[in-house]
Amino acid sequence: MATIYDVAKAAGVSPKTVSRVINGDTPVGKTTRAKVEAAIAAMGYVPSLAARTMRSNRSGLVGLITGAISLAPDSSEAGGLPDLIIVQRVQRVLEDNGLSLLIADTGGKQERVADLMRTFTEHRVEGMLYVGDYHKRVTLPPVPEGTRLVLANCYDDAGTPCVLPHDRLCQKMLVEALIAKGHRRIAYLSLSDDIDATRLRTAGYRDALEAAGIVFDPALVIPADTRMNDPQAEAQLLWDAIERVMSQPGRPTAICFGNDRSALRAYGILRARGLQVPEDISVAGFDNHRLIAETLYPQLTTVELPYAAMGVRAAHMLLSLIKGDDIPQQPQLVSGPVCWRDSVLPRPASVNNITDIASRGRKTS
Amino acid sequence: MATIYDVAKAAGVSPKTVSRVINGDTPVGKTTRAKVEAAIAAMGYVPSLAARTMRSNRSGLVGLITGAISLAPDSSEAGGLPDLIIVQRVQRVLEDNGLSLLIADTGGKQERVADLMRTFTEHRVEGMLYVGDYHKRVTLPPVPEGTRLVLANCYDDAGTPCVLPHDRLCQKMLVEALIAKGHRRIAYLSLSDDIDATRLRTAGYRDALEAAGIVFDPALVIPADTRMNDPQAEAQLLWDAIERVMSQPGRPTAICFGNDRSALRAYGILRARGLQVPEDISVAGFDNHRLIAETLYPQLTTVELPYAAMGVRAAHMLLSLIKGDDIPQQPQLVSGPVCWRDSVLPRPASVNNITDIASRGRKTS
DNA sequence: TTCTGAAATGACACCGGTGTCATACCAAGA
DNA sequence: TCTTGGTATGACACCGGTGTCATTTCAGAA
Repeated sequence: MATIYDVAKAAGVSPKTVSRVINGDTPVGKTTRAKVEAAIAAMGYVPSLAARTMRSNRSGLVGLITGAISLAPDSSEAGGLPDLIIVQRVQRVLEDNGLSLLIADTGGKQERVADLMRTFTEHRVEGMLYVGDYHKRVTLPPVPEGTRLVLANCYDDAGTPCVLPHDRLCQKMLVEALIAKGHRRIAYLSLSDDIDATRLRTAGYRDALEAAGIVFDPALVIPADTRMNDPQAEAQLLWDAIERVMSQPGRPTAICFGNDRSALRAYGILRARGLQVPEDISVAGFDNHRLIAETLYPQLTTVELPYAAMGVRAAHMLLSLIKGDDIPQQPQLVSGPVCWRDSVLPRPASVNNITDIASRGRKTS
Repeated sequence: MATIYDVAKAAGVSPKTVSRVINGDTPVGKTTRAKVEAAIAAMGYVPSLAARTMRSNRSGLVGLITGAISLAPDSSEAGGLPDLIIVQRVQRVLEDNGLSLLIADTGGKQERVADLMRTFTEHRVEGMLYVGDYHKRVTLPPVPEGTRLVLANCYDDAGTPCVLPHDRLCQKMLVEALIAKGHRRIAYLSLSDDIDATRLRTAGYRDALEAAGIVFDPALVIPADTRMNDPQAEAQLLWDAIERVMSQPGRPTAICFGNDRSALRAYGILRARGLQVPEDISVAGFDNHRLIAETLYPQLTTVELPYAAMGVRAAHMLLSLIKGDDIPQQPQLVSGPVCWRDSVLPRPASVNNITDIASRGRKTS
């Protein structure tokens, strides 16, 4: 591979002048420039970033660690695929800023993070990103002094800068949208209750009820998803939850699910129970996983988990750190829009009144 | 950041000796080794790969280009998510071999490939991979002499080494499995007929029929998917295709779809037509997109598009090229297993006989 | 004790760029 | 014609490792 010396010799100038032509930092005479550019083109010269890195201490690299790509190590299924949208966005933002992205994967083994970070350090990355497979707390190994690190879709106790989905607001907006369509008995079959997102989203669900003056009924909220990685058992759990919630007095007119996948499952279950979506029961998901939401029949109303926006935000935060700018210390919360499709039917006011009277003996205007 | 000179000074040895301790290439006295290792640990020294690269001409980097991550540039949907499984596998294999993976994304713009390759060259990558978003022919810009390149999920006219899914064999195995369960009238609602995969899979479908002595009926094969990116229109197309195929005399007992997504759609459409899966009609997908296949109710029988295996194979081919070994010139075809689930019901022989008689006036033993 | 040769270590140049400073060049003003 | 001062270019060291070769050390044999 040609070097700057080869080019210099071919153009009859000094290596430094070639360097100047390439970088454009100092003016170069136009005849000289033409000669050099001709030589570069003729030889197909491409400068070596390794050499440049040594002098300038800027590698042009950013490292990203994720377990998202391979949650299920030995299956063909990439577990948390939507999280990859974060990776995609990060890559694009960095590229626009002249940085290349190194990607590493924990393979689900948290203990490998330290090794991966070391490799990144060997490459003298200018910054690192850590992407969580879902909204959660993480504990990262201690990083060398001066390492610039941003967390996406996760947070830690050390106060590392991070970007998180605004689960609470997203769920609130979704439930508000249902209420605006006339629904007042809204069930919430949430994710497993040991994850942060569930706590936050349940709070958002209650926020929306409260804002509308609807009394919270704990019987309508049931965790109905686990990370048990057994489709059969998961389906059973969901079946039971739907059973419970639909057999109550004052049964709901709409059900929110913890994610689009649960909603997909619910379509089959509800149908098996003889209930049509949305005529007999309205359904809403969470994530806006378009592969599911747009493909389902009827198409699924849901709220977008703002992975794309989180990726962009995280990348920009890291760029700021690299530039030496200050960045906010608080977690950055990002929310996505409600995606209105066909799985929710408006409820005429009269029906609601009847339901309200029946269930709580109270009349709403 | 500490350098090898700092370590050498702290340990009272020469930099070269520190280098030897790190690389273990030449024996080092054990007291010396202990002193050096203590110094390294104390200072948190991490060698710079940039410097090493200059001498050894080995960057430890491999570049991967994909358009898969961002087929739909301005939406939150990552279009070809399954392809990311290839990326994941490549990353893992390379990491096991001490290489780091640089990832770049065309953002769907083919003309950016040349730039991305240039960036990789600047980083002096030891090899490059190009991952197609689906099985197709590509035309890549000319690469510099000596560039090691492997294509995954795509091929070119220049005979660049490549790994491809064995669409024909996969479809054949799937249809064979259906036939083994007693089905003889099997419809095939394929992908758009302008893509390679459709031609190959249709051939595989015919292979299976032929092997079983079943006469091919062109009326049963209809392209029913386009890349029009309009869920409404796509659903309509699929609806019409199902309509056509199900209203024929001698209507099929099973339908194969071009991918799991179409099958997911079909569940809703078939239900809307009053047909139960699998009691009234058996359904099979293609891809083994587990998010869909395992979540659907009933779970979807499908065949696995071997993305994971392709990633592994492609990575190993590149490693061979880097080591200087010869690799096969022919495209490497990889197939995946049939994934048997609940959407296909065995047909008792008698029913088939009747169907055969009715549709073709011929009796099968 | 002296010699011998392998093992351990060091000196030094080099990889391919860039930062710093010196120098050559050239047009305008005295 | 001789300064003057800005512009264009070059010389050289340096970034942080490693390859090459020379030198030192020391155990075991003569």
